[in-house]
Order: sequence, then C-alpha cells, then structure tokens
Amino acid sequence: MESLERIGKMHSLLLERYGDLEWWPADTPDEVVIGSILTQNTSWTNVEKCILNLKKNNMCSLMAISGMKREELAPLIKSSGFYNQKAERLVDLSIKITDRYFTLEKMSGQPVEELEAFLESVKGVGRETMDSILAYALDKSVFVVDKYTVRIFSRLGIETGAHEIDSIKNAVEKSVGNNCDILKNLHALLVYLGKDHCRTKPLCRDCPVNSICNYYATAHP
DNA sequence: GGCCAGGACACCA
DNA sequence: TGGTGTCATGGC
Repeated sequence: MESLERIGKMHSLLLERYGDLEWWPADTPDEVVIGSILTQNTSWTNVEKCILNLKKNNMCSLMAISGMKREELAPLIKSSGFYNQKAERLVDLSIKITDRYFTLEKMSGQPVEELEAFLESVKGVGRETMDSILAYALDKSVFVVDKYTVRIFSRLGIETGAHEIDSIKNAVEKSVGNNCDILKNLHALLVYLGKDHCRTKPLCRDCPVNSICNYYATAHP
C-alpha cells in the first residue's frame, strides 16, 4: 500500500473515531502566536492560565508584548514553565513581527516561503512552532509535524526516510493537497490519538494504531 | 516523589 | 551528526 493511500485511510479512520476537532482554542491570531511559544514542552492547561493572565492585564497581543520587558512579562507567564526563556523569546518575536509586518493580518498576505525564512531566523521558533504559527495564526496550508506524528507514522510503517519530519510533512501535504482546514484537522486528530495511545513504547491493547496497522496487514499486505 | 507535557537550543565528542 | 543537558511549572 502506498504511503499516500495509507495517509488517506488513516485520516478517515481517525475522523470516524474523533470527529472534526477544533484544535487551537484562541480568540485572535495574536493569541495563537503567543500560545505557540508558551506551549513548548508544556501542557495546554498551564498555557491557558497564562493567556488568562495576559488578558486580565490587557497584554494578550503582539503589539502590547513588544513594548514589554522580559522581567515584566515573565511573572505573567510563570505557570507555563521555562518562563524566563519564554518571556525573552516572546518579546523578541513580538518585536520582530510588529516591526516587519505590523499586524498578523498583513503578515498573512505574504508567501509561505518568505514567512518561513523570517520565522526560521527568530530564536526560539523551531520547526513545530513555525508550522503552528503558519497554519493556525496565518491560515497557510501547512501540516504540523510533532513528536506524536513521528511516533505514529513510524508505528504505521509509513516510510519517512532520513529527514523524517520533512518527509512526513511533504507526504501529508501531497496526500491532502492544498486544503488548510484538512491539514489542521489531521494534526489535531493525530495529537488526540497520540495522547490517548502513544505515550508508552509497547502498544496498548485496543490501540487504534494497532487496528489501523491490522487493516494494512490484512486488507493491504 | 517521579514522570510527562501541543520544544528549542547550546554544547560536546 | 547525534546525544545530552538546560530551561521550570503543574497535573496525575
């Protein structure tokens, strides 16, 4: 069975199981960018506390954060962990975005290649954070590959090659096409699956990943 | 009390 | 190039 076909089948099985998910709960695109830094290696419940804190202080926008000092921001985002590091990176990112594009609305009008080059140059914005910003804040047709996705693809035996993140990203984008909503939803579905079933090495019983693997083995050897 | 969470980066061999 | 340490809070 070809990888593209597998990805399509996996997507339909996951949709069947979890439905259409609202993945990034945010009131504004600015909130998505802020959340993308705060959520690094941190559970979303901790991030929500920080977002609430920022809103209470009327600081939940890139423009507001770009005018803050690291020492001012850090206490407001303490519950997300790594708060000193995240405060510094968030202020820096906010300054760079507002200086160059002024607003995310204007930023979203730029081609993906330029946005990637820009975001890659910002310290603290790695691959996953960049793709999350592109997809969920700027509405670009980009698939976010996180550690759950890598783990699940490897268990499904979908060939990913040496540069696995790039390979998965390209394969999924090729399979799904230029449909931003589907790409966003598939990422959400994979994280839900990963949270439920792929936290430990040995596969658990009744794992849907197993049933997907079995489907491949029996129907498409 | 230990492990993990919607990562990224610096450093070292 | 790949492995390891660091950043740190909060829930289970």
